[in-house]
Amino acid sequence: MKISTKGRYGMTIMIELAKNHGEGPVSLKSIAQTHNLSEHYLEQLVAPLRNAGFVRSIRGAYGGYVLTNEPSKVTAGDIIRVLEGPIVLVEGIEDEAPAQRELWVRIRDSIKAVLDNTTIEDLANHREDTGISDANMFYI
Amino acid sequence: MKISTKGRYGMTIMIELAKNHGEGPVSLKSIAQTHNLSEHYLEQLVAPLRNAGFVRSIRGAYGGYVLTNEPSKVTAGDIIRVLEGPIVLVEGIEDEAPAQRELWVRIRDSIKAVLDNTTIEDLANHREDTGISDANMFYI
DNA sequence: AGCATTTCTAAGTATTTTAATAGGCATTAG
DNA sequence: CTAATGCCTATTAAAATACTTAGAAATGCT
Repeated sequence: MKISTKGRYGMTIMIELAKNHGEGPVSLKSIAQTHNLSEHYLEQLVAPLRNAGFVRSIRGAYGGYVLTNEPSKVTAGDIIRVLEGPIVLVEGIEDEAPAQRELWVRIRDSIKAVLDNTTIEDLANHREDTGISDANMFYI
Repeated sequence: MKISTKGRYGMTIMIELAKNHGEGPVSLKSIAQTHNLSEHYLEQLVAPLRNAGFVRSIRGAYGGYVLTNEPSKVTAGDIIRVLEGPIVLVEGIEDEAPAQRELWVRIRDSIKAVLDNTTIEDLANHREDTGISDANMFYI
């Protein structure tokens, strides 16, 4: 159970755009360089975001991407759903025993709550934290 | 972002054992038949559960598996972690920008809370629900 | 003792997903 | 005109998933 690079790099793009909101377009090249990612790969990820209307592109030299909407109006869920597809925690959940279904529903609801209540403005404004040092802290 | 059949079928096994707790061993064959799954595949999934000490096996005719501990002492997290591996929501999270890390941490915490607060006793005792008909309800 | 039942172990395989890479066309600022 | 950028399509290597196949080992029942 993982979030793939699609969702992750997509979030990276959107947070960068949120940070530069109102200050002109940001190129994928600059984002790729800052985060040490493949520009070509980011192109593929930004396409669904554009098709979904979350970003607008400005072509040509000194072009790039800008957010269509205010960062406070865009949730992490909007982005993750577009990039990871409509998230099915469990394939064929309707065939499962009600006992088990209960668990998936609980997990689904908790993830949903986080995704829909976290905006990219929240994330873009996030201050440096104290630095979590324990590697195990990243495991569920 | 999905829970694979490993975690799902593993939960199926454990809930069945919880339902039959104190009433002798349950064979994988019976579980496979009840839930229309491959017995051979279940064998592979039950091995890690045995190695982790969550179930005890009784070999030979009329054998099967029994829970090692009380169903109220076994959480969904115990099972999912053994079968899906220690869950890393995001690979290399420590390399990510703090802004983004914040999101993964929030999601991780919410999933963790559900997994660690749901026991297989809870699930085994779950009563038939009213039946959710909307297929979209299963998407996050 | 012998047989059916069941666990245990290892190997193989088709399919899908992931995470890119490659190559090139289209558009636009300076 | 040219460099910088977005846009589009195809290909691919590696890994994960979801099994299947084959058979050995243990045990209860008759």
